[in-house]
Amino acid sequence: MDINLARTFLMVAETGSFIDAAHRLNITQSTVSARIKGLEDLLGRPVFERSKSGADLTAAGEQFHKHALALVRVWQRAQLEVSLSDQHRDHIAVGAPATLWHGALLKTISKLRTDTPDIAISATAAVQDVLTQRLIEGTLDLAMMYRPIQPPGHTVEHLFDEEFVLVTSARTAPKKGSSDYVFINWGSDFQRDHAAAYPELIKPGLSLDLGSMPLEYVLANELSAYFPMRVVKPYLSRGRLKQPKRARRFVYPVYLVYPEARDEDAYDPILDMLRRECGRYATD
Amino acid sequence: MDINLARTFLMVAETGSFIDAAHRLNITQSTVSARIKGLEDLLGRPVFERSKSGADLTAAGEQFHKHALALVRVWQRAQLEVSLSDQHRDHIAVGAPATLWHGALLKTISKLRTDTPDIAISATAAVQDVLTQRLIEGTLDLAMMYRPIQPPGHTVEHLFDEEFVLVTSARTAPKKGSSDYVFINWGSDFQRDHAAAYPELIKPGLSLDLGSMPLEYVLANELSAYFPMRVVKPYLSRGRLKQPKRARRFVYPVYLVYPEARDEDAYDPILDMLRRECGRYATD
DNA sequence: TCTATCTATCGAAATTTTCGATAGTGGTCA
DNA sequence: TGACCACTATCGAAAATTTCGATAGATAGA
Repeated sequence: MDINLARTFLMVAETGSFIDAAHRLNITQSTVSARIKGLEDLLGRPVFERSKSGADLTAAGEQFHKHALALVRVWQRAQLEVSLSDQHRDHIAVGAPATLWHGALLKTISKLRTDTPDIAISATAAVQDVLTQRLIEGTLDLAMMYRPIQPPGHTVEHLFDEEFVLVTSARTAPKKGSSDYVFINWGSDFQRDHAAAYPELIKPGLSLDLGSMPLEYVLANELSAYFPMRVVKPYLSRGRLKQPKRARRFVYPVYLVYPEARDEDAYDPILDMLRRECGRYATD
Repeated sequence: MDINLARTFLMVAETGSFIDAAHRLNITQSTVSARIKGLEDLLGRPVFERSKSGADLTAAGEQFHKHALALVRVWQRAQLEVSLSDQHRDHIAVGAPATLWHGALLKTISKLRTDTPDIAISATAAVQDVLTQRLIEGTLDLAMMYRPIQPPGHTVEHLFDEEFVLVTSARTAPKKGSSDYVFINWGSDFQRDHAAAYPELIKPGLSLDLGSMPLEYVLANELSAYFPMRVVKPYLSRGRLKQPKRARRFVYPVYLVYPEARDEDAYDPILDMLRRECGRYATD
């Protein structure tokens, strides 16, 4: 797959014509035709509907359009960034799902600021797949996450187990499948197990991927949703939230993920702080 | 640029050797050598340091590594999704930076659930670049964001102007440059203007990209940071936060971004709700 | 100094891409 | 209905690129 196939595709999509695309790209119409045919062979589907009036995108073509843009963009970005690759990175980037930022991780960040004021820190809340991706590509130095797919070249270290419980702010007991249930995206493991436990809720009416926002939303709207026990415990104690009887619980181990090849002087103080802070969450 | 150059690069990076990569890829060592040389010609820099013991990534090579992964992944994803392009999408994905989820947008989501219970909604809080990217690749249907780079094929519609103000929870007035200041990532425009206004704070000790978490963090830790006035107004009224004298304010227009080619029956009710809800934020 | 092991280069062969010419298709108009 | 027009598809040839096998070059270790 050559990027030029994507560029040719995009030009035909833009002009609506093989001939016009050929003019813009300084190649012949038969070259455009051959390239689009080659692309269609690779994808296994036609991307244009040809006619006397030119070429229109098929459904597959419309689907491919964004990928073609992405391919061109990734390659352009690669060329740019490689040319700037001598720049030095002097900060540490830490990431975790929004849930895990409650408590220990944020406290550790605070302590790090105090103890090592010359190291800049950037903190990111994102979903697990994004975190894994950024670890792989090197834009994240350390992550805390639920059971990760082990990124190549990284150590995965168990910290504690996180329990997800169903809670509701409604005054009457909610029924599963009713519109007061909100699915919150706690990661792919949760999504899978949740789908297995509640097959009828595979497609809830509302799903949220909003960091810490969901708790406020659930509290304000008499909804029910799954949350980590660690987070909702104070609200349960105060009666703001209730646990419905006989709801499934999900338990997921939480891990630290960091590079095998690392500057131990920089990493070890952080890792040690996190191990200590998370000690309190150890169960049984 | 052929994806096979990226694949070859990744295999050499993984094995540390042209010969081993050749074996794994079922090509000859000279083909590997030629491909890597071709890649280096395109990038304008060497990506491997060759030696008798094999090949190690250069700084440019390390930089290129994530792009190579991205290229391979985008192409794989393209092939998969094109093959599923007949599937019907029956939900709407909405995205905004965490800040903008406060208020109107979340209320609109609630109303939508009530008015159109058969349409599934997924809501995502993410930074602007991610939102733009997802609009382009079609995994987001509608976004609310500060001044976006106009994604191709999308309409950008102005809603209201958002004012960012510096607030502090500290009892004594904070000094810029001191360790009680936290930089919160409100997007690239804010980053740029903030850097221009406070050049000495280009690299703050702590920067957060944590959705709505930062307000709680600032309140709990006697820190200062920029927030939208809309969000902090209640805290200012209650005295929980103060506005330091003579701090810069930043004002950014907020826009809706949605596809030009769209099912208006599906979109227009949502757009109208949002226009009404945001009417209250109109300034002057 | 010799050997081993790796990458780089060479020339030839194989494969792919591009071109110009022309076939094929289908819509429009008299 | 036939001619004309405008577009894409295909063909065969030429050009360009890629791959291979052989071997040169570089370097570390014994």
